[in-house]
Amino acid sequence: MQTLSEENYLKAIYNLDKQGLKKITPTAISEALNNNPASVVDMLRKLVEKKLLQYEKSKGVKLTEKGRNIAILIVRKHRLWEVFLLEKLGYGWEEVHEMAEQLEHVQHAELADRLDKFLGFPEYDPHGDPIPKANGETAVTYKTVLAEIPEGGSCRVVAVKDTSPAFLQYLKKLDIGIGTKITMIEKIPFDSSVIIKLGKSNTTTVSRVFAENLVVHE
Amino acid sequence: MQTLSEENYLKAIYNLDKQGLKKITPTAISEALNNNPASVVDMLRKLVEKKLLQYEKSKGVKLTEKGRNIAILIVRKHRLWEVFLLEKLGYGWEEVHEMAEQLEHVQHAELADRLDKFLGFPEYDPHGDPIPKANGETAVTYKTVLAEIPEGGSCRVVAVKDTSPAFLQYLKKLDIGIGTKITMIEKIPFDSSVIIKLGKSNTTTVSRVFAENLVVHE
DNA sequence: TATATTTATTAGGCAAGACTAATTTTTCAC
DNA sequence: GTGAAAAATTAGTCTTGCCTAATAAATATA
Repeated sequence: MQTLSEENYLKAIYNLDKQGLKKITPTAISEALNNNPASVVDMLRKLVEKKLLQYEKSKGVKLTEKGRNIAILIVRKHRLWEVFLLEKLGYGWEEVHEMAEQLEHVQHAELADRLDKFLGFPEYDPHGDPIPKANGETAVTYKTVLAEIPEGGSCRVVAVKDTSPAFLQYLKKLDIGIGTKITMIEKIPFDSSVIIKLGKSNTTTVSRVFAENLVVHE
Repeated sequence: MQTLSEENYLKAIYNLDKQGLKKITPTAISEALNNNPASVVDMLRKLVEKKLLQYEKSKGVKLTEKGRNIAILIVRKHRLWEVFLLEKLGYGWEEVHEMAEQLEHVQHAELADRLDKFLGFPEYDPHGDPIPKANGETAVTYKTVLAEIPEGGSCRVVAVKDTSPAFLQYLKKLDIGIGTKITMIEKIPFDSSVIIKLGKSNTTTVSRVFAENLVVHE
């Protein structure tokens, strides 16, 4: 069992690793957690003792199998709760993150799996980040944006980049939500506007700015 | 804002008060929280400073308006989360409590109200305890048991007392769940068995033990 | 290579929240 | 009303997780 603080360290280290940082240093961790490097050194010692990570000054920090599994579970819970808050409780994109930071620490053996099932096994969270599966596998991060879909290609909305009310309202008006299928009909060279088809309904034209703020997949 | 520990004290004090304890003492609180009276005295000092409660040795502990509101919100969240875990995630009666102990501390202004709405404004939690409303009103605790319903009377299942798999399985077999309407047809004097009607379907006979373990309302 | 700068680590402290071991107050029984 | 028991309080510690300041080590730069 880990404390809340330990869990936050493991998650931060996991995320730094996922971000492709080749060497994870105390300073990098302290920046991620917004605390003091001296505190990080303390905690690293503790986590090494608990066999949740390894630390060599030359190689930086590496999570052990055990440490990584815990981190993955936290990330899994975080993203599942985000989906829950957005889809079931109707929260907005920006509000879900801080609540998920709290919910991710709720402990119970089956919690993640039951939540996953209840939500219909979603693949991405509302920010377009992939939700790790029960076995720990994490899908490739698709951060493809509508603007990148070739003419004739189709995709599904997985998230938005811009979360301003203006954009979200516009999406609502166009009846675009998470999961909406979009087919790229034509790209206008002049201003990079794109003509798209939503599901089986009519085609619409949206601007380049719009097309770059819609995260899609497939 | 309160710490997790402060919230647990407020909740414990609120519950002791609801249980009808006329004078709430440090010892009573320490028993409820399973900790040391000395720790309680420390914390009471802190909570008095924060104006969340008053403490006079002669009168015991009293929550202030502010303290009570916080306590009620925690209880509200606790019971709503219990309903969520049971109804949406399919957890069993006994499993939900400890998870709700964690979930009740998740903070966000609208959380309780959104959850309440999502769950359809339930009145009772799976243990038959009333869920405080958004305005802080708490329904009367109905702990009426099926056996107490007079002949001809009808009621709805709000909870079970016995949570053994055997009982729960039997309930399933009879197709009785939370919300099931039951009409009392007849009480057999010989062994206190009761003949009941479930919704609009046939009548069934259940034992006295059964009838004393089903918490109902109305 | 020697120096300057950045990074890591150690040492010493602090606040929260708990504990144990006195000590003081209250309460109860006689 | 007095002594015994129970309850409340105080004093002093401990652990966790953080902090600052000082020192040591590594890296970068002239």
